[in-house]
Amino acid sequence: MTWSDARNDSTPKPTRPARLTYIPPHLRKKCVPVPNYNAYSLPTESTHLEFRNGRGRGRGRGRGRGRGRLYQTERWNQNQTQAPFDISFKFNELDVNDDEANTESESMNLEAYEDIPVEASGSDIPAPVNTFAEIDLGEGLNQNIKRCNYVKPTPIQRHAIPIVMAGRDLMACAQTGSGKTAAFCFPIISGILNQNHFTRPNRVACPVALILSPTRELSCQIHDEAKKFAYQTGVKISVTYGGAPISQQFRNLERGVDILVATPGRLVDMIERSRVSLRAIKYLALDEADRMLDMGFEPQIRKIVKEMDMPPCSERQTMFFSATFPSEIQRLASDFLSNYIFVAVGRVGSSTDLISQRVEFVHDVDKRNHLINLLQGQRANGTHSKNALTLVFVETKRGADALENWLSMKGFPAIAIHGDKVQMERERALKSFRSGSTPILVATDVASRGLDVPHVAHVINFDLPKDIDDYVHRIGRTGRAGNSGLATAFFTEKNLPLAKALVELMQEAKQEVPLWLSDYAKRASNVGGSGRINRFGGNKFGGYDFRRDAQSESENDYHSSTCGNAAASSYALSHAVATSNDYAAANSYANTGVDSYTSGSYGYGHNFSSGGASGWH
DNA sequence: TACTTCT
Repeated sequence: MTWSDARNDSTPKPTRPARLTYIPPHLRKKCVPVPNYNAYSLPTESTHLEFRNGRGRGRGRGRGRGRGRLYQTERWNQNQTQAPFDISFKFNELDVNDDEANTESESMNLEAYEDIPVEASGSDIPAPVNTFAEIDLGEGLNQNIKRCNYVKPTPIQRHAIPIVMAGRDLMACAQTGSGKTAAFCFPIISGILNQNHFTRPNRVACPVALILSPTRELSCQIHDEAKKFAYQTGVKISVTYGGAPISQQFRNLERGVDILVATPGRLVDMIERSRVSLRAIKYLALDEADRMLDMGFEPQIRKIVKEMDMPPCSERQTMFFSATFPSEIQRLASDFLSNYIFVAVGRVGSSTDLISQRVEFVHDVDKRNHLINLLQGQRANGTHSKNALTLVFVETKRGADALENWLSMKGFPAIAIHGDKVQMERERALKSFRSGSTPILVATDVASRGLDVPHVAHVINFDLPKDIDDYVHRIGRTGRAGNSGLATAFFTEKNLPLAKALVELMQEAKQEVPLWLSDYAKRASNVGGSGRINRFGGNKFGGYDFRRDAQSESENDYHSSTCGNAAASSYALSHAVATSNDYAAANSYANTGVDSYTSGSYGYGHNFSSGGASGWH
């Protein structure tokens, strides 16, 4: 059942004015695209379920077969997010209509769910659920789930929610837009409701849950979404981030906060001013967790988690979510987790199958003209309007401003977003882009992760990122919720180090790779460089370079390799030298009692170079 | 090196 179906079906029915009660402002006017997860059509190819919940090596389903056969796609109904809709309208409609929606959907889409590759590793993994009803989330939350039109849990929700409800720590790889936010919000809200963990208004805010994200805009987005989920439950959610007046945020916090969404800098500030204490934290969730633990953020995260007053691992639940999870970051992450379960969900939602990836060789001096040509072509096609937004990524903040000016000069309405703009300008830019009044957004990586902007038809990598993970996140801004998308990259001589990883990624996504790019990729690997030199360049992973050589180039299964890494990360990574087989041994040791990732040959090469980056997690 | 992230 699609959004438009729901709407049509309900029209002949009497509406219930009694239910048209107060709708809070945040639910009134917003055009929130809520993917109807119920609307999967059957995947285009036969697929298999990779989830293994067995207790011994031999018991998992699908073990040892289907490696590399991980190209499944769920295609969401194209109608579901075509038209922005008013969520308050939907809330009321669904009050009338949801029973019917429920029945119909369940019979329709079970098969599609079974087809999504999911892998989990860890000990005593709670079984996934097929419906929200199977989990006792509580009445208030159930109501909101219906109101949001989440008829059926997405794969990441199916797996993550029972895990978190069971009190376990979690590291989850699932693409943004696949219901990741809900996957950590539902169990948190439910836990607060069930265990009566409510906090009281206090001069020092003592939230029970902390959700951290790497950018202010993403924190706002999570906050908005969490508020929908907690609507009328009494669970109080607040957000704090830099660049906005702190006094207003103080006042919000003083009213009491159960769940605090924050960016790290402002949170530290709040804690140091004794306006926030983490002593009551029961839940810690990191969104875009790999970003949060890389060089720029890791010290702050470490400070927040280890050096403030947050309870230790054993007294809280910790959840890490991201679409990409390079293994060395997994190793770092394991520092903050205890006995965690690793879950990787294949191509949920915005699959890169739905994103046509193009790479064009362009000389630096020609980039601007090339861009203008592309945009002119788009304009001629009519794919240049409110419903076909173009997101242009550049390397630097100055470059973003320069390109914004250039485009405006050339008659293309563009606006830039980057970290040198004041917060008001940033928000204005995003809003203007979202609404379509400025259909071209020129952005730095501030906009590369997590942001859910409907109708982004084209992502242009004017400057390619250094890291393939960033590429994955950037192109993931299009092709969302079953819509197709286009991603064009301008490749210059400078991007040579990215060639190999880019080719691998494109091949995985069944994209046509230009011959010249394959040649570049081969050259790069012959030089001994390849994408991963760049990935682990600098001092980030200097001491562990040996692992790049302990890989089999033949392995193509990103899932199992990533999971293998996850399982091995806390145990095996300190080995001085290890071959694939050593990891295999360490892995099965680490996973005693758990179905492990067999086969003895892990794709460490792919995983370390681009496996975690593949974006299918 | 640039990009995020507090005044």
